[in-house]
Amino acid sequence: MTPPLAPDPAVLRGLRLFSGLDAAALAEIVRSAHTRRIEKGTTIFAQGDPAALCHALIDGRVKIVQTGADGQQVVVRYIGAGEMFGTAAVFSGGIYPADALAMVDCVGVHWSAATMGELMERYPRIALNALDVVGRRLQEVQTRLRELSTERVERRVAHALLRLARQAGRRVGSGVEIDFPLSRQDIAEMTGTTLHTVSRILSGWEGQGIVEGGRQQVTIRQPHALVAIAEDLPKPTQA
Amino acid sequence: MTPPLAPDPAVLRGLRLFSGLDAAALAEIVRSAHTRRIEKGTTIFAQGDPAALCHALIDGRVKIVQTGADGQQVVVRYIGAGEMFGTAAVFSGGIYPADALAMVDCVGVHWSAATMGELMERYPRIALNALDVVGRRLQEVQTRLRELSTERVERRVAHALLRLARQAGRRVGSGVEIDFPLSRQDIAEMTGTTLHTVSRILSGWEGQGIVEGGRQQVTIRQPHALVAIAEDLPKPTQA
DNA sequence: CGCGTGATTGAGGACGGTCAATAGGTGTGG
DNA sequence: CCACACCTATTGACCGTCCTCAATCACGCG
Repeated sequence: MTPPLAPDPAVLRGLRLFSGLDAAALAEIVRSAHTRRIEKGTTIFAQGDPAALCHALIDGRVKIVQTGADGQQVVVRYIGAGEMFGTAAVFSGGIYPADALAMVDCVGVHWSAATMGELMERYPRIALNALDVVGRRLQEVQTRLRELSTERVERRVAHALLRLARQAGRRVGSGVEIDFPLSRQDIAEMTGTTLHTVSRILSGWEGQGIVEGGRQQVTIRQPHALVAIAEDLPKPTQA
Repeated sequence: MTPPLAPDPAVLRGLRLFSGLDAAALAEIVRSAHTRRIEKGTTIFAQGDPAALCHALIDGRVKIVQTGADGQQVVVRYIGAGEMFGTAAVFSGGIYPADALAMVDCVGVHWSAATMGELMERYPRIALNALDVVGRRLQEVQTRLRELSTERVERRVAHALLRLARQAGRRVGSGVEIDFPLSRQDIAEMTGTTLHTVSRILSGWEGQGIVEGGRQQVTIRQPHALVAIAEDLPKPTQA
């Protein structure tokens, strides 16, 4: 095993899961945590596996993907630094309902299901925080469900990019760049379409100067124009 | 005539939210609960309202509907007896993200957000149970998201009917009947299509003797045939 | 008996999926 | 250092599913 990285209490305190806890509790949490490096491409857990660990991400980017019986894949969400993942499964059925894939080299931390259960019993605040986080994700997925049901592909792609920009956007000279490798296929799996359609849409937007594409890379140059598309506004003559 | 108002502790004990609690805790929960009759058609809470109450259903059927900016509606889920609703919102953001509509005359029970918060702090088990329930719903919605992304309309309608049959099915002579008024429009809003397409599909199935339709009413006569469609099996010659 | 809500059914067309071919980048090995 | 292989992206042509528009019908209710 690699030598345990120094788990930074400051980072853990930043996790919403542990907000509102006192120093003693945080110290105990840090003591019981296991930190490790995760190489790009690693499958952290697989769909169908028993949910034995609660995970959180210190650094990097993780993709949560659900696969159907026929092999069709859907990106459930992207996890960034400071977010937990795989935790809901531990307390709801005990089976991971999706794969977790490291998109870049990551630093992760985890607790065993038993340990986290004890922590939650002793510090109910953690359970309430978890409820908060899971509830927000439920709302977000419900919103995506509505978008997928009622909106056309172009609007959905616009929404997806805006969501990504909020979660993983990095300001650069020419706009906001998604700071991890993101293929057309990935965007297609987020929006319920094909990579072909995504490619066509992005090409169109690139022609209008709204975005700038690259290999596994997207930069948003005119966020407001994207918002106009996402909200189906009449025509952004100017803004 | 109105249904009898039954503030039955036994029913509350049946709620997954309160499973595993001792008699004293249950007594306290019952004492702090408010029970009431809810007339068919009542909006129990509305999208955008501050989430002030945690609800559970003793009897009846409630539809949770999310509305988009353009007025497009999506059925998020149906709530049956023994299920909680509106609770996740109380602990995640404090705003109801959807409307709750009584489809039939119901008996409901609720607690104030503050009361439920105290109960959860005192009995962490409740918070863990809530996490369990919300986690399962998250998984369910994620699965629907995948279906909506990757499956054709017919399969989605089949899945929706099977889910409804499991949640609200009543065995009758000719098969399994959905035990509450369910319009083609409702099914369309569950599956991301139009009532026209749903009507066409059900007509087709009725011709094959798979289902039996009526006004705001559906009975499944050959569940296995529906499963075959939902799972996209080659061709159910017979079974 | 007329009205309203929900359901059915038809015709036409478009959005976007499928098939197919090509081009551009990246990394690797000779 | 170049060449090749592989992966990703682009773009075109075709066409099928399903949405849209529209008319009619059935049922229940006042």
